[in-house]
Amino acid sequence: MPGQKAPEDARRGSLLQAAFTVATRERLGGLTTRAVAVEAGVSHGLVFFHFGNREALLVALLDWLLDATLGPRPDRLGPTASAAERLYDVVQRDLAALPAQRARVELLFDFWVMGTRHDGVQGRIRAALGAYRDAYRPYTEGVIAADPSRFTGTTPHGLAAAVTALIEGVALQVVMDPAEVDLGAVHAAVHALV
Amino acid sequence: MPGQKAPEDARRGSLLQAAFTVATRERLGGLTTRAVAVEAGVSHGLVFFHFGNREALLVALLDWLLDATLGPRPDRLGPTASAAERLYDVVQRDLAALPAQRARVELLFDFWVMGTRHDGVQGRIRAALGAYRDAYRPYTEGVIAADPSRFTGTTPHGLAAAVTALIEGVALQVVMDPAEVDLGAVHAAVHALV
DNA sequence: TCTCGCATTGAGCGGCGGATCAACACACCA
DNA sequence: TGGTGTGTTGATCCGCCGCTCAATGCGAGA
Repeated sequence: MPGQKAPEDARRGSLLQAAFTVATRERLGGLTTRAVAVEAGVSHGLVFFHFGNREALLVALLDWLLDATLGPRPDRLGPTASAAERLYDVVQRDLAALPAQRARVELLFDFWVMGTRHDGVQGRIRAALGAYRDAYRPYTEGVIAADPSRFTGTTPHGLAAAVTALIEGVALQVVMDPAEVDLGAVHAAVHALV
Repeated sequence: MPGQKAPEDARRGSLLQAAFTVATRERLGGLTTRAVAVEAGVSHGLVFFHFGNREALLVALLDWLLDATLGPRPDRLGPTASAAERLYDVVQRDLAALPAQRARVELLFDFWVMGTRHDGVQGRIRAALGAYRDAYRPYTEGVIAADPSRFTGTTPHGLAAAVTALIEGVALQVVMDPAEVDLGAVHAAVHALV
């Protein structure tokens, strides 16, 4: 029975929520407009009314996901702590958060793969990763400034790239084989290196 | 005109080659039995004759890919070099090889994502990653043994996990945004850390 | 109360792609 | 020469899915 309105675009939100649920269960490949509609308890024509086409739905879901996953992280340690300790603390926190975020991270990798062939998705992911990397620069600058002789030839940007690469690599391993990843061991290794 | 035989299972090989070509062009999602058949210049029914179904074709392609990509790497530096230098040398070589292997790495990530929902693929990737990580253990053992006080609490396994995570993270960045990745900067950062 | 516009429905279209299968060609052997 | 087994073909079936659209219900303003 058609006709009953939902308040403004709460529908859009509920459809996105349904899309997220379906995507975590079936992957992006299984994210069909019909499945989303069923999950939301709604006719599948409505998806096209609100998003136009499947691709736009995916992009909207990606935006939603990036906002929810890569938000800013406050600095817990004050400037009194050493630069190395502050960097280690942020890395440690990001690594520790991975298991709880597994579903989201998994979906992000799915988008990542999709992004290698899709301009809109690629642009969004590149921007988000660039921002994530840049968020590490204050810390890497501090570390390099604290021991210039050791880090001759190393730029804050390069060190930040290495650090985020490490985190993303661990995220990959967590997604693939959570039981095999020993976060404590990685923490210890990172601590020894920094 | 049906009937002309190909020598033994060279057909299987040519189909796999065609599958690889299609997959690098269209991603795994675009790897259809019909596309593979067209690429190989063959009827699409033949794909099912040789592989049974699409899934088996994918698994065969993954095996082919893992063999070709993660082969053993010989030790270039003799035991005279320091442990740290030997580890750095291997890491540097793996990182430097990434841009040239981009197509393969891209496909591997595609399988990686697929593996999160597919038992056969997941098992194969886990095994390959475990082997890759273990190949680093001789080097990490050497590094830790050379400076035990610095690495208290750090296991060879944990350090190897961190090192391979770094490499895999850089691989992700290379696939996503090759222009933005400054391998030289990452090299410098790694060198300073080790 | 009428009407207009927005949200919603569900039938339906067209295409794609996995899978099956009967027919057929060729090599090989008796 | 005829038979047999292995490759190979292409028509065909079937289900899924993106997308369109006419029809319909409902709220709100005139």
